[in-house]
Amino acid sequence: MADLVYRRVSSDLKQKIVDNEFPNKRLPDERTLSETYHVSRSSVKRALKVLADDGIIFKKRGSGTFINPLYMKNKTIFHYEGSNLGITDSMKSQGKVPKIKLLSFKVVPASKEIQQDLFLADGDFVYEIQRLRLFDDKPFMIETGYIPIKIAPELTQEIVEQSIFNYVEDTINKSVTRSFLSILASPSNEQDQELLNLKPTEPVGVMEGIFFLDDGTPFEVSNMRLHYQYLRYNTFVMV
Amino acid sequence: MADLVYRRVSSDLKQKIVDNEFPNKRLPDERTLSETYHVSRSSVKRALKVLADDGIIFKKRGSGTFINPLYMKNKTIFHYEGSNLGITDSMKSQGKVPKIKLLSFKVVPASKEIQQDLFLADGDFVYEIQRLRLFDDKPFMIETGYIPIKIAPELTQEIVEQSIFNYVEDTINKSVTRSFLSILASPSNEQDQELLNLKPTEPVGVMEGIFFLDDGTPFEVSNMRLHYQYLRYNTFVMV
DNA sequence: TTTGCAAATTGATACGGTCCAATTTCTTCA
DNA sequence: TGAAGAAATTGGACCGTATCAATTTGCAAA
Repeated sequence: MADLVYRRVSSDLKQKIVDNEFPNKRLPDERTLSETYHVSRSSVKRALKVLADDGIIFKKRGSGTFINPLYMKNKTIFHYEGSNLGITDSMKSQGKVPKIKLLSFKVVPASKEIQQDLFLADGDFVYEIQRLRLFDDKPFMIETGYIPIKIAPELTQEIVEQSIFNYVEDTINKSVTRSFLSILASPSNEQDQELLNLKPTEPVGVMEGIFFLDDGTPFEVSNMRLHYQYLRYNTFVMV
Repeated sequence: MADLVYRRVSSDLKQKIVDNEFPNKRLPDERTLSETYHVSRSSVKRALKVLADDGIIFKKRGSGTFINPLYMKNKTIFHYEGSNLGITDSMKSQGKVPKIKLLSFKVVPASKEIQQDLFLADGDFVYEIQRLRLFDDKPFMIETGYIPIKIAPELTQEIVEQSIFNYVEDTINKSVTRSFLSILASPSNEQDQELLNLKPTEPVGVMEGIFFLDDGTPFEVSNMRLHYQYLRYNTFVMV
């Protein structure tokens, strides 16, 4: 990680920011940073861009580079989940116990819509995997996923009862690094109410997503219906 | 816009991609592009990074640069709203008629929570602005916003009945370029049901956000409750 | 003291080069 | 024919430089 110059600089600067070594909320100018770190100014720019993209700093041409006051005020919100792809890992990191209950697992022909999403042809088959996810024994999400059989021909019930992403990374040696997500709210249906312990007036949050391997291959299309109290999608938006 | 070299290259490449001038889903290598466009390789890299960040292409070291198959398949979903900050403008661009009905407009002391969000001190005052937004005469959103009076001391009822962001950009000459958003689902309350024409079983989508001026000053904290059929938040996530 | 312009500061854009690492393609040899 | 290794291809990282544009600062004139 830190064997890259610009990463070394950006993580060091981030640490200094956290340690409040710039009390006037202003970073040294790029040319000075270039000298003190003994790196080129291009690398400094690249390092600063990382921090700027994270919303930690912002730059004003002609004026200087400044620390986003909110970052110091409330660092916790900057740990946003916008970049968590897998569910299993993001829960484990919070010290919770994730469980999966397999609701159904079968192979079906890909529908027209799934063909388009997963870049498949007529007659291609996909796994249809419906799982209930729990979290300290409380059910919070019904997940229906479709995966082309030709990408993961070896998928078994045992694998599907655990993390599919981890299986792909460990076994096929490809990783899931991108996804396209849609987030919306929806009234709960009977299945939601039964499996997620919801009253009829209580809704679900829906996340629809297509997940890609790092080589760009669409890997899975997934529909996730979450207990409304367990979905909070945080994101930092810049124009 | 196009007077910047890297922007010229990236928008030209994007056009060529849309026009299907790379039928094998592969772009020329960086060195070749550098020659054909008569620009440096650094500029080509920068142009390609723009497209890669947009999810249009992806690069494989040692192999080449390729077009995301999904981009061609379904270009519409790539018009994601993830980067639209203001409501007024993003609706206008869709040819809809946006309207605002002012529900209440007053000055109140900032609560502890708002003090923290907006970086205020004890005793500071904020505007509390509650508005109903309509869209071709159909109400779709109840918005409650808090703005420090010291940032916009001249705010009047007339302004608040239109776009606040546009007022700020035109008058104070600062622009709102960043926001931190949380998106979640919630059962509808009585006010929601009445104003948005919802049944008790129908939920709202909630967007909570803090908006910042381009100098990093927190400008507004806003709570938006949307008719569930009108909230769909699309986003492209990379690790 | 205030106003207005010149100079210094500072980030943005762009160029071109070197070396490296992952991947593919070609060649050689068993 | 097929496997191993060499060579070419291709994107990644980094450096140093030149020029430009937005902003701030300082100084001089009113």
